[in-house]
Amino acid sequence: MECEKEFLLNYNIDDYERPSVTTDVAAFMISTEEKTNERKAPDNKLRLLLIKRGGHPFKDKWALPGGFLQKGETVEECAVREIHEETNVIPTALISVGTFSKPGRDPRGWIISNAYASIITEESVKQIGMDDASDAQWFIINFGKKDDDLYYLTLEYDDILLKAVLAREKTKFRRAEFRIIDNGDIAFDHAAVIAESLTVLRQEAKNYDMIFNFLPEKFTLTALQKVQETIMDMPLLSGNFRRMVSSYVEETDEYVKGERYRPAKLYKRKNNI
Amino acid sequence: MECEKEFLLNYNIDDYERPSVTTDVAAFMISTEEKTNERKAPDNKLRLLLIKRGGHPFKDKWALPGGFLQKGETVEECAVREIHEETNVIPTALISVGTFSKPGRDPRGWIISNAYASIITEESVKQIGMDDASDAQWFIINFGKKDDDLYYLTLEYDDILLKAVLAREKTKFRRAEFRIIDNGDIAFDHAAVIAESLTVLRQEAKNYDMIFNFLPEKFTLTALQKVQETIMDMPLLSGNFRRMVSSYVEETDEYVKGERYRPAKLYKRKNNI
DNA sequence: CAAATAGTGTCTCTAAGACAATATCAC
DNA sequence: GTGATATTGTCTTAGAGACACTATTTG
Repeated sequence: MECEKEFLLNYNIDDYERPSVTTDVAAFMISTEEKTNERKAPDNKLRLLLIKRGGHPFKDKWALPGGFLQKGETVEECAVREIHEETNVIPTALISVGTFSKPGRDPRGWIISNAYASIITEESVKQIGMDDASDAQWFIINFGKKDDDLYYLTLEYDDILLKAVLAREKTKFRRAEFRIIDNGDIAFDHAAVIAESLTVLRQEAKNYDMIFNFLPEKFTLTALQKVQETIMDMPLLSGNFRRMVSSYVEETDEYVKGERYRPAKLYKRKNNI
Repeated sequence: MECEKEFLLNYNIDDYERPSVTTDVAAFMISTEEKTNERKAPDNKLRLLLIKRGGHPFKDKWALPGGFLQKGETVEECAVREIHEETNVIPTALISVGTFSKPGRDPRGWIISNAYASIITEESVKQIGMDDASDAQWFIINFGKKDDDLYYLTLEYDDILLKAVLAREKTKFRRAEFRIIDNGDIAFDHAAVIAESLTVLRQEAKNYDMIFNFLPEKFTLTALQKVQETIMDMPLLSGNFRRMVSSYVEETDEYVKGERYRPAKLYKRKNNI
């Protein structure tokens, strides 16, 4: 009987209705903010790229960049292509987040999405330049669990403030997933996709292997530590952080000069690990 | 321009060619083998469910169970449905492995697959009963890296022996993926899907959270340890293993009687963790 | 000098690996 | 008793967190 089923599937493949397949990409960047105090080092912010939708559904709402899978490309290639189309930049990292396929998640019809988190360096974004009037903007992202066990996601750019509320629930098979309580005017189910993406990003950051993608080839250990602190949203002790990443980096003989304080040595990522 | 693009996509969605979407499921089970020595405890084997294909392509080759996503279900539900159709059993765990979308991976056309690893208890398989003549069989799986840095996958059932060879390669974005060198007569790209699934399974097993799914509600710590050892393909020291899992389990007041040696206490999984 | 960041060393505690020792059954 | 598994305890070591201390710059 299984043979029959397979046989039929093989030869009547075009008779079956097929879903549209998209990728949604949470592109993260860490920005260096303006100094508030001339003597202090600048602050860092984790930022997420959102696109203002030009058409229905969710017209004028903000959404993750993404688009339909094209024939001849992998879903990873599709994700990179979408980010490149929006930003003119190739991301330095691409991390699989998961498949979103719940019926009804997209009012346009049967559409399943492969979600990815990606990383873009501040350096490359600055080279392109940010247009304040563009429909693509880098929102400051804040995300975490509060005392009420709910997760609060805020995305901030200029005077735009999006605030979503989510619950983390155990589904079948003891897997946890985010359920949107308030989408905070974020399009589709993207509040959940963003929450899941940042959760994956934070999980990966624990291995230190991925944080280098936020920085240029040469960097100071303090800058690297700030990346880690900004992603994880927690302070770290510099002595411990340096010990932890020591096996991942190698020294260069260059220094960052011109600051008010002791020059910092520049490091490179070690490849053979 | 982006607005226009989105707009067009919204309203001409049916004009775009869409891929077929399938799930492939690597269903794992741990079997208790016949005692070779009357005084020794029985051996355990990790087994994987394969289906002999009844039609082209890959007719008469062995493949992972799987099938096309149907409207109104999630990809997870599709995976569970496919396993249930093949085995008449609902798995106790379902773990996402990734999306396989490389063009040409399926000779039938543009087909992308969501791969899952799933776990089925030996108990439930025995209740259904295994038919030796069926086109669905549980193969003993062996997988690991040899000295030549290549990965060897062998699947064994009765006098059927499938031997695949794979390389683990860094792709773009520093991700590692398996490349099939010799598919060993396994259908499609399933040798790579199986390798990736077992890699994910072993990674997950390190957290102890998932290994309970191989056993019934009540189990001995020795049985649990054997599950871990069988998945990871390495011996463990019982004292250390017991310490490690102690926070995940709680005692019952029942014992396993009737063996030749000291009765073992039965444990239950602790839920509130 | 002060004030900031850059970088090093050390103490402690815990978790994990190795392994010894004891307990309890059937025969 | 023997021979197997079941269970507990202890020694050691590696790694991570906390924190003190030194170094180097500009003004």
